[in-house]
Amino acid sequence: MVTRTRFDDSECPVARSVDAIGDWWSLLIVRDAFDGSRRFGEFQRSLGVAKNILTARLRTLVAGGVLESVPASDGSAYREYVLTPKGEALFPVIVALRQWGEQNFFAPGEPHSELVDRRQGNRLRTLEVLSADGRPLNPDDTTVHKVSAQ
Amino acid sequence: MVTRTRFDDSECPVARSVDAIGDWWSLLIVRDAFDGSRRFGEFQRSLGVAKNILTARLRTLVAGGVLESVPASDGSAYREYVLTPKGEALFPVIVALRQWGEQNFFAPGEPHSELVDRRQGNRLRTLEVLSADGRPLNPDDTTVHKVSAQ
DNA sequence: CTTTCTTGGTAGCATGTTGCAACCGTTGTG
DNA sequence: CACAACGGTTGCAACATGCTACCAAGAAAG
Repeated sequence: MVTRTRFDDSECPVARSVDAIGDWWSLLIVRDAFDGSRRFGEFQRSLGVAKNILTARLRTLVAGGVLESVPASDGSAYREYVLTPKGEALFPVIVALRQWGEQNFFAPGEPHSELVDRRQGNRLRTLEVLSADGRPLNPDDTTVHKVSAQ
Repeated sequence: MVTRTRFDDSECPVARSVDAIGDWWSLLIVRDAFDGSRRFGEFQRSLGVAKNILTARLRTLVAGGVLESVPASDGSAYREYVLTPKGEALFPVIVALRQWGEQNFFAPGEPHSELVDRRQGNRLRTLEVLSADGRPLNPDDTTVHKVSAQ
């Protein structure tokens, strides 16, 4: 078989995450979910994705525990897709991607969407990787350990 | 044409980021780069990816300004791939994905690799999304604004 | 210097995945 | 009841992925 390579049994957490959400559409679906989209049609219009692809992605995300299919909140017979706690935990990932995009793919003054603190309308603080005692860490300040079975 | 949909002209920074690194291999290549891999063969052995795919991905990452091709550091005639500043700026993204994976895809006690503070060997602090004045923010505490051209 | 091994690819093929358009049953609306 | 909107499914063509074989340049051994 020539199936896509899977990383779901890797011992690296990054690999398992990528396996779950590392395709072109999944992260954007999750982004839209954070932004309030719930219905199939909302995702479809917002993303411009083909319906069969969206169907497949939603199914994978539900199977992976990122989204959950629940009865529609407006009382209609349709269903909605909402983030599970596991899906909500992707918030820092989305914010990190957003900040990286803002800082590297937009000319100064170029229009873009922006995530703001709802209470005050301010931009968010830039994410920082911190040590256990709160020092900011650069990539060079870190190293990868193997944690064996206990 | 039935080419892959591109997001590089989206006004959403998340979409542009996904366009640059949102495929199955790119993020893992970047992860390995953070972990010290520099040579074609290192990436290939570490990832188990087909060489033609790796060639294509490295080329895209170099074209996208995430990696840079430089003369080998050991004086040989080969070349190496190192992170640019733009690539290094992906550090919070990788850390966020790693923490999400650790917390959601591993049973307690299951072996996994772990990123630690080099100086003290401790685990890192969990990434937090903060408001401008330092309050921790949940997804519901934020909203998306449009910033028009200035 | 010549043989051999390593490195870093390319080429071709089979299969999988994506995008598109057409279609369709169910649900909501006038 | 008629008609539109919703949420898909199906079939097809094009593209991407994975695999294997191959290959040229560089390094290493003798």
